[in-house]
Amino acid sequence: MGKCESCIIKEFNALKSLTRDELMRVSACKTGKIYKKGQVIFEEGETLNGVYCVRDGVCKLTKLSENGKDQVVKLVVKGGLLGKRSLVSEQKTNLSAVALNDMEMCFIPKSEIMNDLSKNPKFTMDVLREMAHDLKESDESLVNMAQKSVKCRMAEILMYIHDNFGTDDEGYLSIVLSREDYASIVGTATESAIRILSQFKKQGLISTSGKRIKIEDYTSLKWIE
Amino acid sequence: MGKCESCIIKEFNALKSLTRDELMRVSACKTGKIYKKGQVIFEEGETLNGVYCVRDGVCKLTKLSENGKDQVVKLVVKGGLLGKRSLVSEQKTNLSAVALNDMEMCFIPKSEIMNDLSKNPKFTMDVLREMAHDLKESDESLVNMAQKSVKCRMAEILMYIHDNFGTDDEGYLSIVLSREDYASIVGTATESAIRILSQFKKQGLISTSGKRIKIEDYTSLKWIE
DNA sequence: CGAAGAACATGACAAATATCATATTTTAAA
DNA sequence: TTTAAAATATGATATTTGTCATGTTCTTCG
Repeated sequence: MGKCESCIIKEFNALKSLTRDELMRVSACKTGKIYKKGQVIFEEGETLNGVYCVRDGVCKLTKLSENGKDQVVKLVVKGGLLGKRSLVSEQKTNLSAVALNDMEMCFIPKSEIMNDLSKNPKFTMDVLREMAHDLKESDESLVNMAQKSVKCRMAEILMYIHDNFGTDDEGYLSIVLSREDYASIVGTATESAIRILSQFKKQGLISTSGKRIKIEDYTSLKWIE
Repeated sequence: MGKCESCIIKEFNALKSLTRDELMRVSACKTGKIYKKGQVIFEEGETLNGVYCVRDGVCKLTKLSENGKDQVVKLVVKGGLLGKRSLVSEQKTNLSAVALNDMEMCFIPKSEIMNDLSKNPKFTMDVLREMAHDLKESDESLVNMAQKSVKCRMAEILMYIHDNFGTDDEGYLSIVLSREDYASIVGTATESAIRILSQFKKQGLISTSGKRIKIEDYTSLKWIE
């Protein structure tokens, strides 16, 4: 396992604001973790005693609704930090994290990172900025959920994945989700999600190959309401 | 206008973590502002050059959806701080703030508060904790919006207002909202909101007097799905 | 390879919600 | 006080979305 000081991943998150000294201390106490597709990283209500830094793979953050269905709140890829909110508020985590494909992560114990949080203002401000960003995104999702149709939300998540996580060499979305996951992201029944994707396919907006989805007509997707 | 050092309001927000010295400086440069019911405090996209501390009254934070409807994201009462996110991320505000009744606020210029943010770790951590709390609430709203029926969301906002903002001496919810505001909170058409409240009234779950609403059967409200 | 289970797909119908029309009541302004 | 405008209320209807049933395709594992 590499050293944090020379790890490129940290450039994508608040850890970049740690000093070389702090990074070396973090590096010394971090542990590497591997998760297989579908594996639970942590579950809502658990006490997290540290944060996870995503080195590779994708996971979903979900929250269980009272009706028993999981709602995906956020997708996290390389560079993402899991468990920030829980760390800062010193509460149990309010979200579950599940690997969507094979993942490689580093786990940094709470004690170490809390120390940096209290002593390095630059780092604290960076965490603050990340949290502010998450809050903004969450508010935007809230408005979309409240005001837009399921069809529109589905079009948007396809574009979101395309724009933020990219495509593979054949042009398919690089994040591959089950229909159930799509349903859980846009907040609808699995059958409805399937129906909408089928409709998009018939209209030539997307094409599929197994579970993989390729956006064929981005512009038209944008105009769905 | 009073002095921040001796202001009781600050106990409800992160300002309580400022030292006496810092508070005196804040006090010296703050300005008092009065807003009438319905008045816009700031609008989505504006550059805020400070934060607002709510001394009295209630306001709603809204975001304009692409369909042209406003969505209420949060209600803020005495003790709340407006403009935190914008300040921290140094971006234009992503929300609008509108007074729901007559309000009294203090405005603290950005320069002053940013200085404290960078030099007082206790204060920074407190802001961080507040932001973490907002994020958690926003995620919860998102799940509710995605997974629960309009009727259920309406019942929940009534209970939320009851629990968090209390009732007047006659037992009516102390925050008085228009039906349109209710619609904009639960994310539905105004007519649907009106219909649901009428239904609640017929079922004896609530009673009304003008716009004022009194919860008559809290337990039954809780069981709505 | 073949069977079993999971994921995907689609039809039929039910329920929830939006929209449009039109009263009625309340509020605010002249 | 009167009157116009806004907010509330409710019916009729259309649209969206959910649910249940059933069939098909894909995957996985013995």
